[in-house]
Amino acid sequence: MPEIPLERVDDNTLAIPETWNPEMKVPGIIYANREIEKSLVGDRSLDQVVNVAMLPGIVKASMGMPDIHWGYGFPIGGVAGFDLKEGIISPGGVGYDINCGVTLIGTDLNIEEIRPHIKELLERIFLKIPSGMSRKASFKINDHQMDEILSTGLQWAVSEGYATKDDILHTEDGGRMQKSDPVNVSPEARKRGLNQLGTLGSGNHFLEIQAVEQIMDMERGSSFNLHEGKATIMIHTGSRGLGHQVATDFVREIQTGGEGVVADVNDRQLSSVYFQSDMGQRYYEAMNAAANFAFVNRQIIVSEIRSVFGEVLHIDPQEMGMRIVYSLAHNMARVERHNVGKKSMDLVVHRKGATRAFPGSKMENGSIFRRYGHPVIIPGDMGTASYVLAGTQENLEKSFGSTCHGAGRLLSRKKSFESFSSSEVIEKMNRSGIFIKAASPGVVSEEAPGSYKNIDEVVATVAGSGLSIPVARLIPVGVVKG
DNA sequence: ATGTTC
Repeated sequence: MPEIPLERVDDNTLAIPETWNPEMKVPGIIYANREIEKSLVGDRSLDQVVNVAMLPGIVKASMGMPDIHWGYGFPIGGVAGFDLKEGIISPGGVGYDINCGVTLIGTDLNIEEIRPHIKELLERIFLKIPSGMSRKASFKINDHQMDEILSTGLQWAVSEGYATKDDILHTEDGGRMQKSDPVNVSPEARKRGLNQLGTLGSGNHFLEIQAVEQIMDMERGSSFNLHEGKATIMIHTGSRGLGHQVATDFVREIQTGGEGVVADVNDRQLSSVYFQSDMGQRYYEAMNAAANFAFVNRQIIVSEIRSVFGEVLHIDPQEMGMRIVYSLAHNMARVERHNVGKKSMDLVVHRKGATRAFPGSKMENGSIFRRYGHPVIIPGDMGTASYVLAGTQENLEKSFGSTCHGAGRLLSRKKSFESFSSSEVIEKMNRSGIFIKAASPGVVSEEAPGSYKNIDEVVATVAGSGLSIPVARLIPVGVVKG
């Protein structure tokens, strides 16, 4: 099998020509500078970019962001838009962790005020916010509450006192996907979610206390309420067992076949279903319901963080200036209108391990982000840095207003586990002034900074290609890992 | 990512 050709288009862009395979309906475009390109040669995620380019209704290109790596069916770090009328929706194009995403909380606290309390903060957070596989929440919701959460997302959180109106304004889609229907979420999926609200999960999920190390764009930085030397808190988690079960249910149903199912795809894991079919709509409504659950999950953690910081630092939470900078999803399929060539089209845009990064022009009237677009939160590895970016006009034309979602794995979990000793990783982090509280030594090895691509190169690529504008670099000070 | 192999 000959190697997939990667043609360099410019310093930050590679292309897999449509002519490479007669079944490709569009080319593959991968955003990568020469440094990132080294991690791509021979990588299986390139085959996945090609496979996605063959799916019905795909327009423009099958795209990969610089943090691309192999995933279930679609690559992680992938973006693909399908014609609303003639195209598909695919659980593999969203990911098993529906609405996996990030919330960044800004504060008025100087990082130096926090440092003396960092260990106590991590201990308290670890106690109050369950983390790790199968850890249960301290409270359990009932079936009626579950219906409300799945239908209304953060609206439920506001009515219960877990969120403010300001939180909703700073959350993507207002923390509520409208086209959601709990009826399409299986009893099994609901059951798994009943005691998981306010839990972090495991793997790459984390909670970090960070310092704003550098502001690269002063205007955008201050409009996002980010200032050098201040503390931020970043939360990375998703829809937990509930979303996982929704994905499992629909992957299974689609693979069983039936009306609307796309047959003859190159990879069984690419199983997809026409968006307009009954099954396609049921998945869409269940996915949105799981997304609402994830918005609430992250919000409950925000609410816990407010109280933990107040208790440990003995400061009234009101006086810490704790406000959500932005909360967003990086595993979602959404209906959006975009230009494709000279046409304006309604698309089902799949972003799997990719972040929506709309510029001000794409924010609806009345949005508080009309000037610069919304903050784009990019978590890096736990020993290096995370970023806040902003969208551009150019990315609307290039990538449906999308950018990367993180550093992207370089080594598999297994390989990392075998390569890094947890005690060495922890020592090295401590020497750089980063404290860590982890549910297990295993997760420390698997998440070792050396397992990831260089976040600075990933961001340099999305900046250089015009997909986003770097606004702030955040460095970790305290890390909680599930 | 995940009651980490239905």
